Order: sequence, then C-alpha cells, then structure tokens
Amino acid sequence: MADPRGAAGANLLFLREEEIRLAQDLLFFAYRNFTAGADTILEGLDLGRAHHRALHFIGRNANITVSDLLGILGITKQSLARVLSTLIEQGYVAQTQGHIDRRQRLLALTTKGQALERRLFEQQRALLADAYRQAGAAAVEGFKRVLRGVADAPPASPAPTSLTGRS
Amino acid sequence: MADPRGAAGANLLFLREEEIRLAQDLLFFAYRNFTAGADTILEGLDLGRAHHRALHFIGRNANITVSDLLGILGITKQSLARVLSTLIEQGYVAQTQGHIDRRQRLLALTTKGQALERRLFEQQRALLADAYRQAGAAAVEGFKRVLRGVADAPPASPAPTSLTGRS
DNA sequence: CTTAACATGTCAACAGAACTGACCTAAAAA
DNA sequence: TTTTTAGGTCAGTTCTGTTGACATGTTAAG
Repeated sequence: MADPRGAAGANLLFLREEEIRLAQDLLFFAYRNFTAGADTILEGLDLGRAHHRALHFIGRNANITVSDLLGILGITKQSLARVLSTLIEQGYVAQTQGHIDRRQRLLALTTKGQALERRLFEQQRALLADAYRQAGAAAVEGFKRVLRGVADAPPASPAPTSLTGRS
Repeated sequence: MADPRGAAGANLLFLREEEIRLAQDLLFFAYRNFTAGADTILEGLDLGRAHHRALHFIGRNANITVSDLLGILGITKQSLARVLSTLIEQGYVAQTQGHIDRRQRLLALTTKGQALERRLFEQQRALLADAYRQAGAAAVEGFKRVLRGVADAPPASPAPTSLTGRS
C-alpha cells in the first residue's frame, strides 16, 4: 500500500505520525494517572507498586503457583521473593502446599489481603468508571479492542538496525 | 457480599467489576509491551527508559525549558539532571540560552538525537499501527477518547478510607 | 542600586525495584 | 538412583526516583 510521492501521501503520513505520537503521550499520562491513586495508598503502608501488582494477580488467580506468577509479572524470582515475603510477613498473602505437587507453594490473598486489594481496586475503578462514562459504551469497546491488540502483540520485532535478520 | 434479593443487580455489579479488572490487566500488559521494544534498543546504548522519555518530550517540544520539562515528566530536577547530562554529553540533546530570559536553558534534539528518537518511535509506531489496523478506525477513536479521559482525570481523589460513603 | 525571587545546576545520601550469579533443599520424573 | 523441577536465599549491582543543602547567574521589585 505504498503511496509514493504526492503531497497527499506525505500529508497522510504526517497525520499518521502525529496520531501515533499523540497516542504515546496519552499512554504515558494515562498510565501514570492510573497508578498514582494506588501509589498514594501504598505509601502509607510501606508498600510499593510491585506489591500492588503481586496482590492484583494473586487476587485474580487464587492459588496460583510461584512460577506462574513469575511468568505473569515477568520478573526474576529474587525480585518477587522480596515483595512476596513482605506480603506474607504482614499477612496479606498466605501460602499453602500443593497436594498434587508438594513442591509448589500456592498463593492466595488472606482476608486482610482481599481488603487491601479492594481498597486499591476501588481507587482505579473510580478513575476508569469516570472515563468510561464520559467516553460512552462504544468508545469503551474500541478502547479494549486496541488495548488488547497492543497487549497481545508479538514480543517486539528485532530492531531493524542490522541486516542479519536470521540466525 | 450480601445479595439482597434481585440477582440481576448483583450480576450487573459483578460484570462491571470484572470489566474494570480486565482493563487493569490490559493496561498492565499493553504498557509493558508498548515499552519493551524501545527498552531493547536503549539497552545497547547504555540508556534507560528515563532517557527515552526525556528524548520524546524534548522532541515534541523543541526549545522547551528545563522547568517545563520537569513539569511534564513529574520528577525532581536532580533526577532529570542525571538523565539530561548523559544525553547532552553523548550529543543527543543541545542546550541554548534563552534570549528573552537568559537564565533559561532551552532544550532541543540534535540531529543525532532526532535519529535515535525516530528509531525508538518507529518501534512503537509499528506496534500501535498494527493494533490500530486490526481494531479499525472506530475503535481507535474510542481508544483515544477513553485514554484521554484517564489522562486528564483529576489528581486522585482522597482515598475513601473513612466512612464518607461517597456523594 | 540593592535585594529578593527565580531558573538552573550540583554534591551527597538514600530507597524501591529490577538484575545477575551462585548455591541450597525437597519433591517429582526419568 | 540420578536428574530435573519448584522454590528459596545470599550477595552485589544498576537504574531511576527521592530529600536536603547549597552555588551561580539573572530578572524583577524595593
């Protein structure tokens, strides 16, 4: 679909580029705003965003294994260990041994953990619900469609800096 | 949760909540995917995501002042200084004194800086363009509408930890 | 003209969250 | 029985953010 020379093509290209740059801006500011509220709550508890992420995904996947959680978060087990040990020490998360495979430590939120997770959730829910209301149902559908496309994209094509495309 | 009669209401509430939680997931994975490609490029240059952000906003605002950039990034000047000094040392960014107010140091990308910024941009452009294409123009409009709502939201309402059950 | 406010830079110390590398235990699989 | 897997832990490093204190020009106000 190359649109060689012609001011129309160049203009379209420009619009496209400006459109993408706008999206970059929006993603940056939106993501920051999205996390800011929860961060404020966490501060008062001596927890950080990493704790929130663990809490969130344990909440969404009760009795998840450590390695599955590692896979979702995309961090090393040493990084997770620090976060997880705080959450367990302070009673937000409980571990139980797997019955089928007793090497596994299944993770789940305690009542206290559920309460905190809900408090953090409500903060983000309020923000998103407002945005959803203002944008309308159709926009929300589009929002999710595009976001899903970005989230499910392949793991970054090789930077076209060299010609050695293969291995 | 008490489900006082009418399962319909509770069900709607459930759907709403699941919808929001899904959006939390999507935002997390999308944002990570979105930044991953650029991060890979930056690694090879001994630069980090913070450098990318500075590069991006200087590119979008030629001759921006330091304090305006600080305002956009939302970090301290000490944090920016570290990042900025690397970018200047390595010739990605140039400073010029303001003519109206000679205290100001106006920031702009050098040719080398523009080249790097473009390379990083292309990586993200490819990702977004694919998602846009698959989702369709209408979805893109909705995407931007919702995102703008989140980005422009007020700076986090006071955590409703008290009993003020809201308005 | 002096003084206060402002724009910017810088030194030092510290925290959060990621990383690598090495090594350990217990349980499951081969 | 040997090897692999799930998980834990110690130690050190990097990046990016934070405070606090202070220095240097420059502009604006008295």
